[in-house]
Amino acid sequence: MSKSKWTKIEEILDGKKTGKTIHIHGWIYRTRSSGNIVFAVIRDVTGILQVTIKKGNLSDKKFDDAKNTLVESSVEVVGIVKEDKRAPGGYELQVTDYNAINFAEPFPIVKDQSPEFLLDKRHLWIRSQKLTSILKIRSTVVGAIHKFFRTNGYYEFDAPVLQPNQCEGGSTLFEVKYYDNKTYLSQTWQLYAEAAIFSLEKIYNMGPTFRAEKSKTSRHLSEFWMAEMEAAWMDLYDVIEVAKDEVKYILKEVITHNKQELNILNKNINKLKKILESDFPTITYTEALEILKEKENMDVKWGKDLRTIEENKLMDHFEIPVVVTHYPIEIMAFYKPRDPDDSKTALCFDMLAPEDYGEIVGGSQRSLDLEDMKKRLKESGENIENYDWYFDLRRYGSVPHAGYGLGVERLVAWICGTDNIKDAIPFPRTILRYKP
RNA sequence: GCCGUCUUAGCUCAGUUGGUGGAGCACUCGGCUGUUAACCGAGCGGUCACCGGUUCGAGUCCGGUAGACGGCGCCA
Repeated sequence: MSKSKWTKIEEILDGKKTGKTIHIHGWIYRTRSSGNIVFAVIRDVTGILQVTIKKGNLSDKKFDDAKNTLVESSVEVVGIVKEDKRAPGGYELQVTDYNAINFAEPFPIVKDQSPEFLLDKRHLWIRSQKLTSILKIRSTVVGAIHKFFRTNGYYEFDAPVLQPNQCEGGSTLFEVKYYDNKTYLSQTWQLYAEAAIFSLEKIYNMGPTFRAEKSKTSRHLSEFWMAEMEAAWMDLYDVIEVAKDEVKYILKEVITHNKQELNILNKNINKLKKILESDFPTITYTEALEILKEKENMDVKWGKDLRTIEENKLMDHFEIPVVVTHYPIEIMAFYKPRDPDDSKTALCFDMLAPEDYGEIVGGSQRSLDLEDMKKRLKESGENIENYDWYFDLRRYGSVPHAGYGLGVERLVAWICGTDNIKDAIPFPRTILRYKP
């Protein structure tokens, strides 16, 4: 690596550069001026640092430049590092040379901000400390997912994003013109994954997923990232353990690499560590209904899916993620098999996050019963001819297998404690917003 | 799709009983050699979302349209 003359701000804040003359470059975060002295706070990717520009220490023209560089101007600065209690962070740069690279126009985002305005100015708002911190954590999460699966013997396997099937209910698919035909943006990788396990056995993937739902909540996106796995020779209970291990692995990576970001977001690191050391409970749907009945006096009829309010009330009793298994077979997709010991329920699971962040993982064992799948597809009004290729997978060397999908933004939102899932992705796409 | 709240300066918001549209922030100018999203003084800044109605007179009252936000429903 070539030696750069540029110092990163974190090295200064670590006290490694005190007394030395150094070069930094970055963007103006705040400025204050007082007659013949200008205080500018400069940010780079590693942190923020106060620089002090005094008249007489550099040319009058450059002093005026320092006065005239508005917030978000880009600058190169030379100076001597001093330890000073009056400076935020305890260190400051006493400037001897100041070069404005770009004099920014008045920055539209100031002290008071509405969510709508921040979404309109998203391309500028992603520079904020808050979003920068979340994006760094998101990067750790995505990297951890790849690391987790690769170190555990999984192959990365890519499925098409343009898919012909109108599976899982056509109303929530985005239609795409495909020459003279129609295709749909992927809602799941799963059916293709089930084809690939016959050679690769253990596979994973992470990529964008599209759902044209009309949801207007703080937990839904029209385009979101899902991390999925599928494995031959595994059953429901095997993949539940994989999911728990994966979430803990991700948490551990974030705690290790993102202490500064978690602090900026006011997240309690000790609380996250406690979650890491806990065993995530596994309960059945039926047991979840019993908890709701006993502790919340909520009567949910057996067979109804848990709604948001019920998931949240259930999770009020837990500070760690909880796995809920054995949902009623009627409300589950065709590929989720009946439990042979209780035919009213399916061999499936959801992992619910605490603090109202909802379902972060959903998965199941996969049905091997061709006739049952056909029957259930017909009942839900699907054209079973579309699935003929998928049924082949049960005809040629079928094996027990299972898999799940993890919602990357839901997990990032929970770890970061954001009040809206939109802040867990750089440029959110929802039913009402597709720009910038 | 349903219910509720909202739309006034670049941003965040006040605006009383219907009677000449305001503040803070941002920006510009002036002052200040240690500020912490500084302070003091001045200035710049308006199709009151849009269309129509009532009225001598509408930001304000009535009807409609559009958009935003929140909740419900939906949610492989």
